[in-house]
Amino acid sequence: MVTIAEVARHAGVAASTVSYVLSGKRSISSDTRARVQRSVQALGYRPNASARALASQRANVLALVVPLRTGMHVPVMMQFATSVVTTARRFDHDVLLLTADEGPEGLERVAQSSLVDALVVMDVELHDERVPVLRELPMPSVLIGYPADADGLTCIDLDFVAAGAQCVDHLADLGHHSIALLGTPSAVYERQTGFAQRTLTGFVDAAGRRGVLGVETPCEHTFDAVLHTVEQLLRDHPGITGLVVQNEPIIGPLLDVLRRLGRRVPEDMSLVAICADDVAESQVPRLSSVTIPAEQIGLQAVESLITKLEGGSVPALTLLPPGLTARASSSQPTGHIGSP
Amino acid sequence: MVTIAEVARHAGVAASTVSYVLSGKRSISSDTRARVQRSVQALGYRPNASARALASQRANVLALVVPLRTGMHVPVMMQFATSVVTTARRFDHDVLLLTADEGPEGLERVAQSSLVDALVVMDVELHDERVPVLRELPMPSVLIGYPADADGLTCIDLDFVAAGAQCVDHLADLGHHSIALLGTPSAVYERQTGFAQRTLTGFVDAAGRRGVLGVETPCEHTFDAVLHTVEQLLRDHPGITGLVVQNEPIIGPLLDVLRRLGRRVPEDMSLVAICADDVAESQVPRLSSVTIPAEQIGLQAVESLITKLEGGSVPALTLLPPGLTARASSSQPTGHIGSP
DNA sequence: TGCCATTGTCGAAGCGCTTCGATCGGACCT
DNA sequence: AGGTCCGATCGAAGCGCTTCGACAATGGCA
Repeated sequence: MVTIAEVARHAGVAASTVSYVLSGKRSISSDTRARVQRSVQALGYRPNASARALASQRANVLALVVPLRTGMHVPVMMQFATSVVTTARRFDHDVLLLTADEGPEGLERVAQSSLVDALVVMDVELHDERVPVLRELPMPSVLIGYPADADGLTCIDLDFVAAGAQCVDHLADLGHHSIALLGTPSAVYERQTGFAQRTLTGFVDAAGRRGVLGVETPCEHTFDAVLHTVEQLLRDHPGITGLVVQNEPIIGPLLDVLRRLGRRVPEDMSLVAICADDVAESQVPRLSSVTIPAEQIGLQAVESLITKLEGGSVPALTLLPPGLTARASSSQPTGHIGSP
Repeated sequence: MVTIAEVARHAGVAASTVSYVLSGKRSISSDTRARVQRSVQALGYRPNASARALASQRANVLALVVPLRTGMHVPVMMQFATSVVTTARRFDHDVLLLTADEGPEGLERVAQSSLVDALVVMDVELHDERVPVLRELPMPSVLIGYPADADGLTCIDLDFVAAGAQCVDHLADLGHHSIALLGTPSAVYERQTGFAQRTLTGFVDAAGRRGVLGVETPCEHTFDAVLHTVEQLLRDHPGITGLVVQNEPIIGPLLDVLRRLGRRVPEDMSLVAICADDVAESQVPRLSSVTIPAEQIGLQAVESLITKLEGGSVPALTLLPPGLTARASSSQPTGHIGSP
């Protein structure tokens, strides 16, 4: 491996000069600069990451903590991760991958050993045990999602309250009077994952505001659960003509179930999903949906982190506004119930 | 941050002694060892990762290169990644996440800067431009999948030839005489991804060996493509009673299409999929399938890498035997065509 | 012409750890 | 009693880089 000393010798300058050429932290005559750069090229020099980190107290590595739990939709997570890595690279950083099962102790480990110099933590729960740890850590972090007590933390998330409301508004605007929210498995609500509860809040509030009937029910991932849940729902509230779905894995089964029950989409039942665009696009019919802006969230998270690393300040909470795309699965209510 | 010097002072020993206690590389009296360990605890000492890496020439970090391309099934990839991270941690290593779009240059970057000390590369193509780079790199690597010329490399993969054959055997054993392979999108074949071609080889060979008709067709991911492909298939070969599917995203649509065409599963059409178990389990009916042992592959990959790092030798090519689980989607052929 | 800034470069001092060789007592053997 | 060996510990030398202060050399200005 080529060292900075060899480059210096090759270029006929001091090692520190090479360093300054590379970092640009002091002015260097364009003559010397060119000579050094030629030597770097010629020798194929790459600074040693550990030496650099040790001397500069900066590893140029971010930790990314991904969840590994049931009920999370994997492709969306992967989008986050990809976006984080890509953005980090734009700022000349790399990404260390941690799984949530290392727990708070894992965060302390990578932080206190200076393996990384900042953290991105995904899938934060309302009462997350990692939150107090993050607060004490001697380095910046950004949460995706947000806990009940977000004091002193930086959080970024989709505005799920607004998303829930937007779905209701969309259906209400089309003329629906009775709608239901088909939510995540009840385990997700029980462990107090913020996004599920916030969507529910937005849904309920908006239904009240618009004067429409809004009922909600959790739903597990199996086909039978979907069938049973929908049957129950339609039995209890036969007037329902609109469905909001926040539960990616059941979208396929749900369409099956509606078909099996003889409900056409959108003629007999309008559907709005909260899911990734490509999922919405690949259904038959294509689904009206509020997209999860995974890419934008990842980008935003890394940008905030870099800003904090550079001593800048960022908003404590960034809520991205939801965007609803109307596709083929929602229309005015028609048919036997309601006005033609 | 606490340094080793402070621990040494606190315990009344030399810094090198603390180091030896921590690494166990020289014998230390149990008295001294206990005293040092108490000091480590008391001060909450964590060795600085960069300093350690610089001095020992070992970062204790593995690179994981994940693909980001169309046609890859994301949840399976995530299983790989998780398994790699978990196993790496068992061996006291961390994982740096790279995306394939950094290309060969990205591998050189992390390797030559000593950011990592070994690499796991996923989704290797038959003629992968990263392969020559990996061969030259001054550190061990393991490929998941394998290229045409695997000389000097370590590769691990599911034995897709055997998997393709096993599907044919399963259906032939049940009494089917005409079967089809519904494969990946044609782009996947065209870019010479090994697993698709090998499955095809196994399928064709086994069909020949068993004396059954075996036809194959690629299939894109859209619903319309599935519909069109299946219709075409059944028009050209009306006697087909068994389907092998290697294309996770189309499994849902395929079941829809068969329903729409009035073919019951398994009564009129038997199905065997090559996919993750949870996907097979969550369909209606539950699918007979050859599982992709993602977890085992990730584990194996990391274990091989660690062995190589320690100077051991490992087999150049490890092919994991496929395992077929018969579920509700395959049965003896019945009905109008063939013998009752 | 002399003085002060400015610019460009150098040398040396670390960053926090690992590891090599050396040292110092015992214990053991003869 | 002397010699030998081994276990336990220490000190010092790096690992390859960044960064600080120092110092020529240059140019502008009085």
